[in-house]
Amino acid sequence: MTRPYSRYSRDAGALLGGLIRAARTERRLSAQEVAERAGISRGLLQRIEKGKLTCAIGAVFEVAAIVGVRLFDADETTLARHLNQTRDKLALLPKSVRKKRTTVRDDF
Amino acid sequence: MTRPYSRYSRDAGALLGGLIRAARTERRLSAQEVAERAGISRGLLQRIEKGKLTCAIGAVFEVAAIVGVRLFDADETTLARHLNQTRDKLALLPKSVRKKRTTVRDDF
DNA sequence: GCTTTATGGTCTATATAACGCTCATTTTTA
DNA sequence: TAAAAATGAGCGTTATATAGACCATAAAGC
Repeated sequence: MTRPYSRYSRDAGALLGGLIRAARTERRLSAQEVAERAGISRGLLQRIEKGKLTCAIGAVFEVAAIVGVRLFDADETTLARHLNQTRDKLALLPKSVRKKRTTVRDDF
Repeated sequence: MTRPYSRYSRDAGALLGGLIRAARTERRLSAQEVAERAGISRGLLQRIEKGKLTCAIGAVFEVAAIVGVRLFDADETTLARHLNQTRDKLALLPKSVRKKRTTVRDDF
């Protein structure tokens, strides 16, 4: 990714970071403590809370789970159910996609 | 992040990737096309759709926006509103957190 | 069935994210 | 107000994610 980010991505990142920060302070957890529990450095946690978009999504998920921020506003079991639903849906969809050849028939 | 990921993170990653993949095929967009529009390589898009947790969150957001997967089930404007709300909330919360010194008074 | 094309996987080089440390500053609490 | 602790930010090193090419395979459309 060397391109500038879209407005949507920037907002989404900032929102998620802010939610994490808010949740962490509400629960009175220090940055140090959360970082340790997530297995990341304090510096990375800072960047996550600032909404930096270059952070690994796994690190963000871990932190979010620890401070209690749920994406998809779904709990653990609901998440697993959605996961299966998506798998089923994917099984029905075509495995590869290609443009229909819009053969312009002008030979009539 | 050198630690193993939690169940929650793995599920969340797989779900998000699956949703993206499903949305992409439904819209009949090739991986090549989406990758180009997102400004990333096709290989990275593959990893995102597989739910790999080491992908940059910005890349995931960009792709999600392109294929129409909305996190926080919120559109652009709703996102901005939530963002402001979070900012306001953060302004009210303490700027730093520390454990209350539970002074065990046993000297009475 | 044949052709075309999308996808999955692997490899290498490079860019850069993450760590670990340090120091200054802010903020909380005693 | 003073002391202790959390936060913010910078920096060099290391680890690794990404790009970009490649090829093999699978799948879709004619």
